[in-house]
Amino acid sequence: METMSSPTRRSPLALALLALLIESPMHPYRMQRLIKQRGKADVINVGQRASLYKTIDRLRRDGLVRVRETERDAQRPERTVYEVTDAGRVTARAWMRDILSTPRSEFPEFPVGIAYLPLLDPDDVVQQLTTRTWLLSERLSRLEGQLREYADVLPRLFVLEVEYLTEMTRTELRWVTSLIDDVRSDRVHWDDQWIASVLKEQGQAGPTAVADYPGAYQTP
Amino acid sequence: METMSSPTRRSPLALALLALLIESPMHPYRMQRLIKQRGKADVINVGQRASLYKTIDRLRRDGLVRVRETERDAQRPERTVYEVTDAGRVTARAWMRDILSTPRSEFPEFPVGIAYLPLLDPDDVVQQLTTRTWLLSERLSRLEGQLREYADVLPRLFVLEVEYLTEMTRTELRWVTSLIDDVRSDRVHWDDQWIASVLKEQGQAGPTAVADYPGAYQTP
DNA sequence: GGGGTCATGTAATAGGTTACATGATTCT
DNA sequence: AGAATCATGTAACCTATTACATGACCCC
Repeated sequence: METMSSPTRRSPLALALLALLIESPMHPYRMQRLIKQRGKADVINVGQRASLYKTIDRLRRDGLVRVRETERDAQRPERTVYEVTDAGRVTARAWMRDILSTPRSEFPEFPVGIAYLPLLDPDDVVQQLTTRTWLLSERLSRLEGQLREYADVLPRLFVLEVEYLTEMTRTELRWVTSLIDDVRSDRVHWDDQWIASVLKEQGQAGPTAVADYPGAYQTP
Repeated sequence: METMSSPTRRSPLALALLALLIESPMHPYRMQRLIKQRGKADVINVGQRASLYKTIDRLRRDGLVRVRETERDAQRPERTVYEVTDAGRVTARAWMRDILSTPRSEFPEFPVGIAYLPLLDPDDVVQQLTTRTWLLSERLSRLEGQLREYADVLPRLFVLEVEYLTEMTRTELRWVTSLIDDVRSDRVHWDDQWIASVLKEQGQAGPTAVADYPGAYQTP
């Protein structure tokens, strides 16, 4: 059994790499390709290879994987084949349990944008959100396409995360669409004057008073 | 106008801080409190203050905010009051436009967990996901509570991000529940033997062959 | 009057991203 | 033959997280 030093910090990529190595030993570049080929690149940050090497090195440092051999395949750059250790197997499964069981806040950007809408004029907001609906629709078609494409070839088990993304994207699209509608029709509205008036109410503030709340802004 | 050096990398926190300073000059600790008081802490990573100071310093370095004064309020530790610059206002609005208009992949952990389910036995998966449904339900109640609580006090505009989170959480809960059901009833299933057999099909692999796809794993 | 927590921040360390590098192979 | 892309990785820089500090006030 290897030195299992400090509990390795986990990340989507780290888990994916362990999972691949549990399947079979391989070299980093191959992991990258497999992730892409299998359509998991939507879900795993494997774009910049630097992270890939960084992450593997971390895993190695902490004894979750180890070098198996170093190949020199003719003209190709030298490449290092890794394999998972026992500690690695244990850790991967522990991570899985925690990830599946415990939702954590991961602070994506969009909700923050929503929280500070008044930084822009309503018209501007409508415009930007409309663009978003296009892009969301595109993504949705792509995901649905993937699902259809694989439906015949693969057990559903291997496409579950695409299903999940599809559902979530659909919900976001619906919500954004309805927000656009609300802003357009003035059911949600704001302007400089109104914001100024909200700001003036500062003074009689209790803990839940509008004053200490609203995130009121000067629209420049 | 200030030196607007390299385009500052943005983050939820950075945007929030700019937004607060646009509202009025203040010192870092106050920003933290305001974010919490206003219930935006679900959406903005303001837990460890180190990030807060780091982020402000970055903004200052890039000329988006500047020091206004340094107060020494009796016994309290010294504190620095910041204010936004013109460049900061412009940047905040540019960020907003981009955030609202362009969905990006941000690689949360859960989908990765879903992608590698076979690392655990089906029973185990059901157990973990069931725990998740409890926690999601709790979160949902909390969010709905927040919405009800503020409904009388605040314009809807100031609670939109809570609405959004509510919808997304609801969808996730629904999806997870249905997945649990599918695994329980064996509509989605796997075991060591089946996985081994999938692994053996390697060989006749085309680009879409099961072999080069499935993410097949050895369950230890 | 001792234990929390409010108030305010710094230092040290781990992690992630961007930019650079290089030879072979395949496409037009 | 030049352009793109595959294949493989390193170095430098930026960011984020964890741990440490410290004095006043407030509650029981």
